[in-house]
Amino acid sequence: MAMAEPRRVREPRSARSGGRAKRVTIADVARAADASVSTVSRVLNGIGTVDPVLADRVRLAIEELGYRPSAAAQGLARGRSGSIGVLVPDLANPHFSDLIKTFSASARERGARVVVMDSDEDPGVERELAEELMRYADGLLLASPRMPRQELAALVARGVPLLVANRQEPGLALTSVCVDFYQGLLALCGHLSQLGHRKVAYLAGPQGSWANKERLRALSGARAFGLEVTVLACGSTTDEGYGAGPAVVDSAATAVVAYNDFVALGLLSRLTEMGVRVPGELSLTGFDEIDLARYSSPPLTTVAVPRGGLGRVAGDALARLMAGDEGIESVTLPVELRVRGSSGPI
Amino acid sequence: MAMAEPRRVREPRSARSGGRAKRVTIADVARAADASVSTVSRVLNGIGTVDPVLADRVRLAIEELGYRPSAAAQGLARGRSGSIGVLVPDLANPHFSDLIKTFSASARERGARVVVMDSDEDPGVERELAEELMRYADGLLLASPRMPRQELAALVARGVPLLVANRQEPGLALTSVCVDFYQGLLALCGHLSQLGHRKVAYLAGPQGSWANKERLRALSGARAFGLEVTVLACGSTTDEGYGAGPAVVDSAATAVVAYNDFVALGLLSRLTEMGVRVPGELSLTGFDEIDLARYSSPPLTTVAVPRGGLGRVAGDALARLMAGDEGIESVTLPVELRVRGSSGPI
DNA sequence: CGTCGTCGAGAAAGCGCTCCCTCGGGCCTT
DNA sequence: AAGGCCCGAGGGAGCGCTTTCTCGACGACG
Repeated sequence: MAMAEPRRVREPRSARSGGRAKRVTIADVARAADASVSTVSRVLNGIGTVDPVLADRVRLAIEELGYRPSAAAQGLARGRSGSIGVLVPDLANPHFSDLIKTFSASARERGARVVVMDSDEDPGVERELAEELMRYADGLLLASPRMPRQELAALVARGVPLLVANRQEPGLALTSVCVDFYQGLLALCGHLSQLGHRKVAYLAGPQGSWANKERLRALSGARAFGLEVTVLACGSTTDEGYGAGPAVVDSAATAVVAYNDFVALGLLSRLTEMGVRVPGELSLTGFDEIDLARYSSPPLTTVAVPRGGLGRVAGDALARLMAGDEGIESVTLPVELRVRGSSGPI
Repeated sequence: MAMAEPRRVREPRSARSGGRAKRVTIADVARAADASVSTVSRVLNGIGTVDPVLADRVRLAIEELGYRPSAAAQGLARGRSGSIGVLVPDLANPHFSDLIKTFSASARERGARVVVMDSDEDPGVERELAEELMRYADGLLLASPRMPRQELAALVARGVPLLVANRQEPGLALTSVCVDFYQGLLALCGHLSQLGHRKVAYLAGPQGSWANKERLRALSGARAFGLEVTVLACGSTTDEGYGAGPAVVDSAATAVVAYNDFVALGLLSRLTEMGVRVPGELSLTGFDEIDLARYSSPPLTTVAVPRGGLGRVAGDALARLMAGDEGIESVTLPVELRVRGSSGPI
């Protein structure tokens, strides 16, 4: 019969999809170097022993063809993607961009890449984004997750190596890396108390944030210093700090503990406008020590947190988790009080 | 013969690798739903028509098994990863974290994820990182790349959809999205000139940065305003601005144009320390309008750049590029002068 | 001189998914 | 009533790589 042609009729994809430059594959390299695919793979991964001459031929072919292995194919064959997912509440917040910066540097040293997602401060989408990240990554870093405990638990149950930054959830068997907000705020309170302050206003941070909870916990511990604390709802931005000016003045406090440096700087600006002298009439403290804290007038008393440190420690911890190291302990990083001009005696 | 056993002896991977929870695959779902793999795939992707009853059974099975498609396998089969690579010089710089934030939001709307890399202000590694990103991504955004023109060209030649932010390279057939630094600085110069300033000092930004080049270009154009400009090497950080204080005073200029707001704020702090009144003795301007610019004393005259806008426009442009839309035009985004208290009449 | 061990290299089986193609059955047309 | 269509569903060939496993050649050893 004349129709003894093979059953497979469709053209290969490269020909179909309209002449785009077709991908150079490992097979192309093998052909060019007159070697087998396996050999090319071995050269690529430095595995086993390959005759130096052959290896050089392969490397040459790779160079000439401009070959780059497909990440997807490698991922599929190896069973891991070589990527790590990071979920943050707000990429624009320097606290988190610092974290990502050092974390991804650390990941890079281990040969991994970082896929970033931003929940936009919406705890409702965190779960979904985290699950999505799991599809792409071999491990996950959740930075300051605000999601309910139960959802965190569900994520842990997925079996993907998971590390949490700045949140603790006792009884959940999750490894965490945290900044010691509690001790930091305690130090701040001690400092203010020593200066003679008794009535203190606290400009609270975001609802549901562990960082804020820890500060509040320290504040109630601060009764020991003889401080009387008024909590004022505020937030985490400069604008919110600026807006809190009048409320602060009304509170009749002699010192203000702001949620963070942004809030403090915003408030400082408002106070200056209002003609309230700092620290003459009112002492002011921040938290997190952003770069600009030293450069305000007066310079801001604040608490320095290990900025790069968090990312690096997180990188190490997650790497060990991913290596199957089960018993990783949670870490709490120490902070440091920075006394500057914005706080003074009563 | 007794040895008529099949040739394949090795156990499946799941059994080998020590009892880790083995991945749920599409085949498992198909089995559970008593459907074919193709059908599950169709339900998953909403392609073609599937009997509603069957589809529900499939969805149920997916739910019960907690199935999530493997990104690697999808990527390999589809020929695209669904990820977009972004390379920035410094993740900790709010300019870039803002960009990434809006860009990734835009990517997410299109169903794509973002893989981020940070060159740490080292132009030498940009090329390598960009090539690495290409393995993982279907498209690339290079933010303010400092790499030599030639390397940029090589990257373009790779054939991966490429978008550049804040850099132009005439003749290179690359699409770019830029902020109009030139007009911004011109506006600043006009403003200062109008206030009666003649001697102006410019605190220059990073070497090789296009943003800095554009500012310098505007500065030489500013001769038209009758300005005499002294260029002082500086940088892009608050610290560097602070350090430039003495040099600025020595320059005998009556106005200082800082590379950006950080530099300006650092300088402002130093000037305050030195007892130089702003704007009484010296006018000061920044660039980029960071949040804190409004809150310094005096508030900073600066130029507002479209922060989120850049990311969004870049997202759109890259999406079109990736869709095969060849003739995408480069875009230059307008800026806005913000006159505040730090600049005044001579 | 024969045999075992070693080492380098190739063949091929997946990895989990997409998507083209084929097939079967119900419905409409003539 | 017979043929043609259309539509829903399954089969199976890749996608590009890793990783056994197998094989051939060669040197060493008894």
